[in-house]
Amino acid sequence: MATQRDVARAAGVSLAVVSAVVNGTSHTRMRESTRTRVLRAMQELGYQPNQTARSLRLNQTDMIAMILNKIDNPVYGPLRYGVYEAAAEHGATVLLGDAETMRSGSQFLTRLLSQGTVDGILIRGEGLLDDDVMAELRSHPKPILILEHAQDHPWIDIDDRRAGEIATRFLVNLHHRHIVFVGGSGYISQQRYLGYQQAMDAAGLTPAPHLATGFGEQAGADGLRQAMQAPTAPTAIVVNNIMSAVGVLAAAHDLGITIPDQLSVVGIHDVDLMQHLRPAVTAVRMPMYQLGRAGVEALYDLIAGRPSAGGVITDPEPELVIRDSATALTRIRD
Amino acid sequence: MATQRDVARAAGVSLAVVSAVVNGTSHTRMRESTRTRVLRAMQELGYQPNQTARSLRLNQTDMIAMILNKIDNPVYGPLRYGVYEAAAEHGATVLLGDAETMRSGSQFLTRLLSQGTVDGILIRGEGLLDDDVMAELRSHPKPILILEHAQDHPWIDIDDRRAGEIATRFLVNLHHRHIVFVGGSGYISQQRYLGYQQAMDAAGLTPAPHLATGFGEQAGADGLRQAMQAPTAPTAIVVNNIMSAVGVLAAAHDLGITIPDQLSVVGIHDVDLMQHLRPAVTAVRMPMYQLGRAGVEALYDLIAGRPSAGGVITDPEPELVIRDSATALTRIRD
DNA sequence: CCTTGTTGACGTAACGTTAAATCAAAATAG
DNA sequence: CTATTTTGATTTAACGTTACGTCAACAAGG
Repeated sequence: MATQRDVARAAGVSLAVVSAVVNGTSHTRMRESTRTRVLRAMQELGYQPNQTARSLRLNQTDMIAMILNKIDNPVYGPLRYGVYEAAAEHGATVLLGDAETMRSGSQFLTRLLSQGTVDGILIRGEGLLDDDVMAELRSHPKPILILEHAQDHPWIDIDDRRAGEIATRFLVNLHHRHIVFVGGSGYISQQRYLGYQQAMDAAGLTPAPHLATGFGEQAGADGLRQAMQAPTAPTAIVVNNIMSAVGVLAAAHDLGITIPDQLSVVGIHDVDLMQHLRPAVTAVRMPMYQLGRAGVEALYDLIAGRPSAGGVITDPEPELVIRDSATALTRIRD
Repeated sequence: MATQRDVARAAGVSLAVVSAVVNGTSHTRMRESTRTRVLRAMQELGYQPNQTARSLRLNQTDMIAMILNKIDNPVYGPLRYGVYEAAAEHGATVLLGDAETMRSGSQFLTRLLSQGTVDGILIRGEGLLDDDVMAELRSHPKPILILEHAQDHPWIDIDDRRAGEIATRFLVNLHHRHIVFVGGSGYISQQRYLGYQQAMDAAGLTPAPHLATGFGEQAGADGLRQAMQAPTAPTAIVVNNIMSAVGVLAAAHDLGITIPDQLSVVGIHDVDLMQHLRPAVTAVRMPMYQLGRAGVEALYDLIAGRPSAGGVITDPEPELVIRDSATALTRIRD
C-alpha cells in the first residue's frame, strides 16, 4: 500500500504537496508541472488514499448508517436506492443495519454509538428499537434522523394519512359501504387509519375500529378472520401493510372467499410482488425513493449544523395502482 | 468526546495505562487499584474508544463487507443473520452492499477497494459484478470470499446439486414422469439442474432441457409458458428460484392450470412467503444461516493468513418442506 | 536600489490510539 | 548488605492524513 510519503519521495516533492494534489487544496500552491509529476507518481505506485487516516484527521468518516426493521421487506428497495444514491452524492457510504438483530448492546449499535464509526444515523420507524437503545442513541453525539414522525428527533415522513384516505375513497367510489381497516401498531399504521376514517366520514359512512394485528403475512390473515366475524361482514378491506396483503389473500382463499367478487382488497405500499399475486393486488404506491433521498439530505443538514428541512414528502403524492383485487359492488347490501 | 488522554488526566495516570486497561494488554502492568481508578474515570467521563484511531493504528477496521445481488430477496434473511452473528463474534460490523447499485466505479466499491475501509469482502454469487469490477476486486489487497463456487477465489457453497435432486426425486416418487426444470443462468442454476438431471436419470426418465429464463417473478412466468408449449406438457415442475415460484403460480392461474391438480410445483429455497401463497409451495429448505456463518469463518481464516476452510456445506442437508403445491399423479399418462 | 507582494513550495503539529522501550522503586536472592 | 529481578508504571514513536505557519526566490512598484 503506497502512502502519500511514497508518492512524495517518488515525485521528489514534500508530503504537503501530495496532500494538496489529492485534495485540490488552494492553500498549498504548486506549478502545473509539479502537479502532473505528482499525479504520474500516484498512478505508477497505485496510490489510494487511506480512508481511515483521513477520517481520523478530519473527524468525519463519510459513512452513514441506516437502520430498518426488516431489511428484506420489499418496500425498502426504492428507499435503499434513494439513500444510496443521495449518500453517494455526498461522497458517503451507507452502513445498513437490521433492527431485528439489534437487541440492546449489540455489536452494531455500540460500534456506531460514540465510536465515531458513522457521521449520522437514519432510522426507519420510531419505536423500532427498545427504549434503552433509543436512550443510548439520544446520548450519541452524532445526528439522528427518523424516517417517520418522531417525538424527540428530527424526522421526515411520507404522507401515510393520505395513503389511507386514497385507498378508502377508491373503495367508497366503488359503492362499498362496509369497509374495514386491517392495520398494525404504531404511528404509521395510526396515520393510515386516520386517513381511512377521514374518507369514511366524508362519505357519511361509519368507520370500523382499527384492527391492529401487527405486521407480516400472519397479521393479514388474522386481520381478515377478525373482520369476517363482525355482525355484518365487510365487502372491502384496506390493508395497512404490504406483506399483510399476502396473508389476507391466503386467508380469504382458506375461508372460501373469492377476491374481488366477494371481497375487495386494497393494499398500502406497492411492490413488484403485488402484480405477481393472483389476483394482482390494487395498491397505493408511496414515494419511498424520494423519502430515501430527502432523508439523506435532511441528515446532512444536521451534520452540517443547519436546521433539518424535515416535513412530509408531498411530491410525488401517494398514487393508486389499480389491479384486480378490488371491484365495484354491484349487489348493494343493507 | 472524552479521549484516553482525558481519562488519563482524570485518573492521574499515563496514557499507556489507560490503553492497557481498555485492551487488557499484559505488557503494561498495573495495580488492581489503579485499574479500578481508571475504570471509574472512564465511566465518569463516558469514555468511548475511537474506532477510527484504533483502525489506523492497528491497520484493521473490524468491518467486513457483504455484497448481494438483490438484498431484499427473502432467501438472504437467514444468510444475513448468520453473517451478522458470526461477524459479531469476531468483533466486526457488516457493511451491506447491493450489486444492483454497484456499477463499476461506484462509490461503495472504490471505498472498499484499497482504501482500507474493510478487512475483507464476502460476495454472493460469481458473475454478480461486471468483469472490470471483479478485476478491481482481484487487485484488492484484502481477502475476498465468494459464497458460491468461484474460479479464481476461495469459495464456500451450499449443496445446490443435491437440492435439485431432492426436489426432483420427490416428484418422481409421486409418479410424475414429465418433469421440467425452470432455472436461471449461472453456476448455481446449473448445479441445481445437474441434480435434476441426476434424479431423472436415476429414475430412468429423460431430463428436459434447462429452461433458463432468469430470476424473479417474471422469469418464473416465462419459464412455465415455455414449458407448456412442449409437445407433451409436463405434469410437474422444479423451480430454481424462490421468487420465480411466485411467477409460476401466477402464470398457471392465468393459463387456467390448477396447482397441484394439473401441475405439481416444487421450489428451491424456502422462505416465509412460500407458506402464505395459495397453494402453499412445497420447497427445499437450504442452510443459508449456516452458509453465512461458515462464510464469515472462512473469510477470517483468510484475514488471519490461514488457508480457507471452504467447501460445500453439508450439515444440515437441504430439506424438503412439503406443502400443497405438489401432489401424486393419479391419472398416469403415456 | 530597497520595499512589498506573489509564487511555489516545505516542515510540522496535530487527530486518538497502541506497543515497544525505558525506568524508578520495591521485592527478592545470594 | 549489595546484586538482581519483579512490579508498576511512564515516555515515545509510530499509523497516514490534513492544514497551518514559514520561507526562499523572484517580480513588480516606488
